[in-house]
Amino acid sequence: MSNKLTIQRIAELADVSKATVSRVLNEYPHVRPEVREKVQKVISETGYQPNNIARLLASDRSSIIGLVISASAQMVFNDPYFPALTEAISRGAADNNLILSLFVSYTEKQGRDTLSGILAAGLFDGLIITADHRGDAFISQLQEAEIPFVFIGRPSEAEGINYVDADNVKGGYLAASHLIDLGYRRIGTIASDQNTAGDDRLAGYQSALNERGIAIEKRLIAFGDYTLESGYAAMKELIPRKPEAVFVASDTMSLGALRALREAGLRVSEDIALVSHDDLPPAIQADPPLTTVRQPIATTGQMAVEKLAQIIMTGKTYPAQHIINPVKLIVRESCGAAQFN
Amino acid sequence: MSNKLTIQRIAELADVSKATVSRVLNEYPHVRPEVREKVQKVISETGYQPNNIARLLASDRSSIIGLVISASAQMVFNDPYFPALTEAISRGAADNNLILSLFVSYTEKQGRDTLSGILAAGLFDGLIITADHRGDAFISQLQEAEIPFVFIGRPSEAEGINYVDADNVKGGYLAASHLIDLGYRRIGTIASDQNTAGDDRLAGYQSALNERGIAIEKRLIAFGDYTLESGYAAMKELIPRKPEAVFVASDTMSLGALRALREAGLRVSEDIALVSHDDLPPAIQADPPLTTVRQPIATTGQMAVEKLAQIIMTGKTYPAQHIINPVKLIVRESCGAAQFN
DNA sequence: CTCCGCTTTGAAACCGGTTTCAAAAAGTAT
DNA sequence: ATACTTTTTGAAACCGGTTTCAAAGCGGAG
Repeated sequence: MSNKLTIQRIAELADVSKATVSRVLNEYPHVRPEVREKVQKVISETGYQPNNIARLLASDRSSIIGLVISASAQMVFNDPYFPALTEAISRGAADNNLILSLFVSYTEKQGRDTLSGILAAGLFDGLIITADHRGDAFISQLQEAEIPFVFIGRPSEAEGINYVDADNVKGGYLAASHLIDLGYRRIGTIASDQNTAGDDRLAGYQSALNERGIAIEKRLIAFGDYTLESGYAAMKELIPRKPEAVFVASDTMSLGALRALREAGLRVSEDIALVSHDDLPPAIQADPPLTTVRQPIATTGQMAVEKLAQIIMTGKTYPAQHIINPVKLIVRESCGAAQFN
Repeated sequence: MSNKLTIQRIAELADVSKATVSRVLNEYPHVRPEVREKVQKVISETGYQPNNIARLLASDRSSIIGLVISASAQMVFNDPYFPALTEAISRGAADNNLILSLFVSYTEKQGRDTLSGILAAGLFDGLIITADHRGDAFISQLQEAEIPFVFIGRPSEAEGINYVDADNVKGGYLAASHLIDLGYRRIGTIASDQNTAGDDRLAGYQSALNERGIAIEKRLIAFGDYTLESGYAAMKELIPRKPEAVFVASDTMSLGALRALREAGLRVSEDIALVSHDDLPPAIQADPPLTTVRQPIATTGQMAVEKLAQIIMTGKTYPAQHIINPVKLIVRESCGAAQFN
């Protein structure tokens, strides 16, 4: 039954012109109700489905969007963040009747090539780009190509760019404030300078300490790259400096940090408190379960798709919108809150 | 710079016909070398890129393939297997100059709808389908649509179907044999009946026991669904039955199993041995690091794309090929091998 | 009954390529 | 030089839709 039903054939069967069938298909006005019905009947009886390719050649719209993930292989593999995000975007695309294409690149050069290919293909109605510091390099290329795009995560040059992000500053602030509230004063952090999310979380941490009159000790700030291993290394660096508590900027790094603490014979919660960030599955699966800042990844993905869809439909990129999703502290056991009960 | 360049324009600039430009673009024969060069010069000077949409309308080929993941949300979210696979396929697609589109569905109905949409769109040159028992329902639909497709994982009805899989029987066999070699006799397993991979791993486990004359005790076989929670529950069920060793059919379930053992106060390796399956990041990150059967996910993904590309190119679906990738036992600490040194 | 304006409709152009086919050019054998 | 192949080339058809535009149909006003 892979029969060649074309709009022409439908037109003949319904005894109207191609143009009229097209009008019915696209729910355009100026078709008499009875004619519309007649055509629709033929369509449903034959099970006709218009050929998308032809449709988009003629209409210059593909309903395909691309998701460009550019991050180190380490991150994409090991951090559940990207899978969760991808999944959310995939769902959002389906909800908006868009087809999602996926591009993963590991190096800046690879990313550039990928992007060139994408743009050259001229196949996509729009793009969603995940922002790390490398992603920024794409912006001018994207703007030149005049293709609608939305960033996930704030790019370092955010002027005039549409993006969706979590409230990372607030995240760092909530985490640190919580630790201060619990009575800790020597509070370290494992931050990251891989992207603006890391910068922001660190800034939030610092502002919380400032607000409460706690001096910021550079020696209590270590950096990782969102991998478990880097969390492990960073915590090893921190342990000799004897922090009472640590804010770790991602759950995956927390897993590494936990291991370092375990090896050092330190009991999490009793000997040292830990607050994490993200609230991905590992947070609850960890031992002890992590007190962590929940980041609404699903919402972020959905909103990115919706914003993109909106830009595509309206053609309006400006004014650029910055959508910041709220975060929330989830108290579990790693912060030692329990022992104060 | 938002290109107004068409093949027509290039033809004019090079002073030849559209047809000749098309021949040059597609590296077809029957163009004099000098003419070819002249056209190529114009192309590179202008930076012309052919419009893919038009190209594919005319040639009936899109270079887009779809990846259909149908699994419970639990699995897609929490098991690194799918991210790893997706990543590998994405890479394979890029290597083969194919664009990859991603579809995730959680229920059978959703999957059906998704697939109908995909097939109706008529946009895809081929599909890669991940097989769980639900995926099987798609097969007839796919065959009717006459679209090239390759399964990842053996579908229950594999007759005439192209698929790529890991040698799961061998995986179960290696794991159980290793435990037997170490001297254990009361060997349980946490299996899964979610897909044929689970069936096969269980079969391998059973054949190893049979081969060594060890009776199979039904009470030592528990089932999970590849989630951490199900691994936890299954191990809780097994503990009272006092197995000396357990083969857990996935790393994610092993994580749950480890937790159950920890809560029961049992030391892994000393009090009870554990061999896992997959060798995903959690295996090495677990405490203790897991002895596990390595499954070549990257290779599997790549081969699936290659097989699909080949079917698309040649148009030959038959004879159906069953590609079984080898697995390998990775000995770490959870199996207690260390204590025998 | 005629005129005017609005809605409905179909023919044809168009999107930007590929492919077919016949003519032109080049090559080869006689 | 002629006849016959083979290669190279361009004009035109085609892929299957959308969109434009002018003509046809219709209702209400004069």
